[in-house]
Amino acid sequence: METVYIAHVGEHEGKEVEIRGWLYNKRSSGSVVFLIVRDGTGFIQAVVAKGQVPEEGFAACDRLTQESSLVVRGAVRADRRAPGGYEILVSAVEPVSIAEEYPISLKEHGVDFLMDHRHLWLRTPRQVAIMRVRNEIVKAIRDFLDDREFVLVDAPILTPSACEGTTTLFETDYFDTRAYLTQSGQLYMEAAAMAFGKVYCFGPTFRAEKSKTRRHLMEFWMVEPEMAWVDLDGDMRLQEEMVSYVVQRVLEERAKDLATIERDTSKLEKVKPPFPRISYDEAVEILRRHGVEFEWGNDFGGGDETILAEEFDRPVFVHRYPTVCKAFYMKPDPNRADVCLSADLLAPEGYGEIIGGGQRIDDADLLARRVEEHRLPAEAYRWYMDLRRYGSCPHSGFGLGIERTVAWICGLDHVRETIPFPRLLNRIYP
RNA sequence: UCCCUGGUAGCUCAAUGGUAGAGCGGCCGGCUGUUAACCGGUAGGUUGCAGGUUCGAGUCCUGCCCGGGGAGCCA
Repeated sequence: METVYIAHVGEHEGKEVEIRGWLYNKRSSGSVVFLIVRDGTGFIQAVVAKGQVPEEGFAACDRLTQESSLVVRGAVRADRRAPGGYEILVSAVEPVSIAEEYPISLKEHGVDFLMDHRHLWLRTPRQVAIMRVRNEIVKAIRDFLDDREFVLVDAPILTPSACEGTTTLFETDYFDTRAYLTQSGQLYMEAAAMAFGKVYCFGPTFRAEKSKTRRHLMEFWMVEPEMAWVDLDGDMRLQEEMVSYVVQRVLEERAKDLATIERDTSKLEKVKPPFPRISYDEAVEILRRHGVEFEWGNDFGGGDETILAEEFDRPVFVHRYPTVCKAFYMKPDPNRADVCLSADLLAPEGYGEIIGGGQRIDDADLLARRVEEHRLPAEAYRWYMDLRRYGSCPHSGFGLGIERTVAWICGLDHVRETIPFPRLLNRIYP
């Protein structure tokens, strides 16, 4: 008899199979017991009829509690009444481990309770679907970049200095000196781009900001491509192609999971290049037209981003931000020194900024001035300055936040459900 | 850090200042096609903590603790 995953039972119609999994739910009509079994790939109803299984197997069903692990064997049968299209006519039931009273019921629960039980919450159909979509997004990003001859270069997680500022870093002791958990791999990717041409890193990043919103995690994952000999326009072209590719691939490969989450996919289907591009100045005009009092030079807030995104049916680029509100390494627009060659990508439906990127300063003298202006420790950036001393060239890149992208594609109202074990303000358990 | 809001059974929630309750889950029993099954029975409480007002506080007041939503900052 073959042991199969529930996702593949349809390939064994009429045959006896073995399924190993956990009891999701149980219903009974006296001498017929319905076991709803899950195995991580899907759910299936196993029908246990008295007289058709050994007496001890039927009696075992009585002892099976929610989330007990078990093995069932039986014939696969197509049934119109079954949600997955198939059910198992059980010939044998073997409890493996009887679960204690399970805290998570099939009814509703509050956020606090679920977060405290994240290790168990992860088993529920909705969470499984979200994590499978996340997995597909990660795979799609990597396939997209690998197919275009980008080289994956891992950036360090322990770093000697801040990438963009010192207020938001987690600090740790590094023998007798200080080290910080990385907030971005970008500076290292600039070094790698000079070695390989086109590179990206993919890993966790950390921000110690005391942010408590639906868009923030203390620990989140970013993919950060960096390209030598590419300007801001080329940077944006790559971004819109990548984001479109990822969305279309999730629509193709994970339609079932999106249905489980009850995502309205009609809005995702429109996500195809080209994406609209507006300048910061145009964005400010749009905001003012909507009655927002906005001062030139400020960065946009969450509400502002939503207003801007609602003007379009797909993600929108906002480019050429004021130099004052962006990081020290952003290259000034040669035609206008007060704005820089940066671009953020705002997701539709109020999900906000999912990408921040731009063209980097390639001139050694200007970069040195900026390090000084931002009062950064020159010593710590000496290696970074070297990149402009030894064959500098125009280069650009961007960082895409995985969790915000997952939240947008899944249509979730909080990023805490987009990562297996979220680290939130004042919450590091489990 | 600031603003708003909440904390009652394992969970989700009721309870006009006047006897702390329901559904789900648990346990016991019933039912041969159930779809968060259903039906009957049953156990389960320091109402977040500490004070105060009152004849009487889950309810009103003060302080603290913890959660949720939002702002700033950001991806």
